[in-house]
Amino acid sequence: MPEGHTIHRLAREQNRAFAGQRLRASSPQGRFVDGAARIDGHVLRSTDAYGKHLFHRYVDGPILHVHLGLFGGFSSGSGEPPEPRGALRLRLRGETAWTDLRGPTACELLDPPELTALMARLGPDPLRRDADPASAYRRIARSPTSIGALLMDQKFVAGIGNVYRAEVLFRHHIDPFRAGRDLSEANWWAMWADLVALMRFGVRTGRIVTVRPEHRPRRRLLTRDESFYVYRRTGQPCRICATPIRAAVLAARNLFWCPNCQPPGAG
DNA sequence: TAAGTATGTTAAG
DNA sequence: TTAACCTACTTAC
Repeated sequence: MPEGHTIHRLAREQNRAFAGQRLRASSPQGRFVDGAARIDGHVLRSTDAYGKHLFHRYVDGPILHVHLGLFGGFSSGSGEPPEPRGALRLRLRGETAWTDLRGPTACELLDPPELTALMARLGPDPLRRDADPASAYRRIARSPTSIGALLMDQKFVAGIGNVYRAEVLFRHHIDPFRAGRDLSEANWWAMWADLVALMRFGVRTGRIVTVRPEHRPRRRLLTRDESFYVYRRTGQPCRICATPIRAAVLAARNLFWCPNCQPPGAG
């Protein structure tokens, strides 16, 4: 269930659990045997995240790059790990903790030039302090492509996925089909600041919640539906105006929006 | 039990 | 534009 907040949260957890420790690495599934062997016995210096990409930097060792894709995920614990079962791509064991990686799109070793090249094709990440949102706006302001597609393009902004795309556009009353070049600079800066806040909340809690307190139950534990304004709410009434939420495919993914709250037009 | 769906990306056509 | 990757959860029967 990975958008950028998930990856940043993992980087923090794994830093806490493993940094400074000599790790044992294995690939019970067999698809990453050579890579695991090159990690095995090395000390993990640090982990970090950029957009949806996770990196492990090993002392006098390689850089591990993981991208979870749509299906990938980590499970973890302490003490004795469970007997490996099924397609277990990578198992890491530290002094007390262990973590298992399954189903990633990418699990590979990079050298520093390859890491530089990968980062060079990512736009600013709202979860990183070194992000430069002005550079993203310069590119958006030149593009005839819809803002709903641009937000999904990691070259423009890194770390946003299908939930944050739909929800941030709703929160700012922006029609997803409006061209990037028709998005005002004020809209962009407001949306960026909102993404920073929403995604930081996601890192802190491990969940995406975009519905403001006045539009949701007071309960602390929300259902998925209660957490969102439009995502996966096709046909249900908009929380603001009761218009049925619409869905369409944009940038190869299901897009959700309220046609009344997000009308066509400049802004 | 099977079918459908998914918070993602790349490469082939 | 489409298929492929590949796991887990939800829904239908």
